[in-house]
Amino acid sequence: MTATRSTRQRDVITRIMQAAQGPLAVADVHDRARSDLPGLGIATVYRTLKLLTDQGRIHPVTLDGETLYEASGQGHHHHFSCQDCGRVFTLHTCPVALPSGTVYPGGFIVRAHEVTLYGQCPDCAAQPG
Amino acid sequence: MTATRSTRQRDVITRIMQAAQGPLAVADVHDRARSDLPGLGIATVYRTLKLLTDQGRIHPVTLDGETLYEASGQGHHHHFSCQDCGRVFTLHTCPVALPSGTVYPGGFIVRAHEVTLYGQCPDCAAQPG
DNA sequence: TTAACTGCAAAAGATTTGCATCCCG
DNA sequence: CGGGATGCAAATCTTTTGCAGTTAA
Repeated sequence: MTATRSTRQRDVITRIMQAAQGPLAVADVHDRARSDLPGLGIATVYRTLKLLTDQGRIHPVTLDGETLYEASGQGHHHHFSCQDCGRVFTLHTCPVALPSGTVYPGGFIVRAHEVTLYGQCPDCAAQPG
Repeated sequence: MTATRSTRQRDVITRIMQAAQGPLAVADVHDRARSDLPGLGIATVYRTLKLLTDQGRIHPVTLDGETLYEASGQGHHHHFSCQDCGRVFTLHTCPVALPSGTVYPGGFIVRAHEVTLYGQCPDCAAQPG
């Protein structure tokens, strides 16, 4: 069996993912990680995000064509994408009630669902103009 | 002002988009169009899809990291992605009730929403095994 | 006729991979 | 020590762009 090592790079990236308030792009993770590890290569970020994904510790979210990553195990939730500032927030309330196994009109058996809301975040709504 | 011509390539691609039962990937459009136009270049497909998008006749949908395109003007609808066969279907009933302007918990002002359901389509559910 | 359109190939951007070196255990 | 991990650069893949030939109007 293949061993998996603990390294400074992995520790830093893992901590960043756990501390994030919403999903992050690969470039965001790279930028944040370089505060601690200036020489960190982008390839290591990709490899580590893939590793964490395979381990189920994080998972990808695709939004407007961009692939973002967020920590797993935060329970059922969805996202809000601000059309003004572009940031993505995690929503803790779910606007749909579709238990796994629900049969949708047309005979579609629902196992999971994803919802993304678009609009203006509180910060942008508070901005004048 | 810049004129826009009608060409055999554009006609074929436009017809394909209008006839599609759900969103299509660029490669799908290219494959289908080559039945009529064997020499069609992929660049023309990209250019035509962008043109149609700018004209508002189609629009992109991102699913599992893939960019798909579908005809516009079909009214409010969502998608169902089959976890078995990978096809994407258009749903004509909406599982959420969020009128534009709704203020979501946390102060998020909702302008639009997108829902994707995942599970098994009727065809795959009917398969033995 | 002639400016827009097309196909091809080169270019650009994002992600993956080969390899020599590094370092965790 | 020894094999997994890393950084760099080369390789892939997807999408865009430059160009010379083609074609709609």
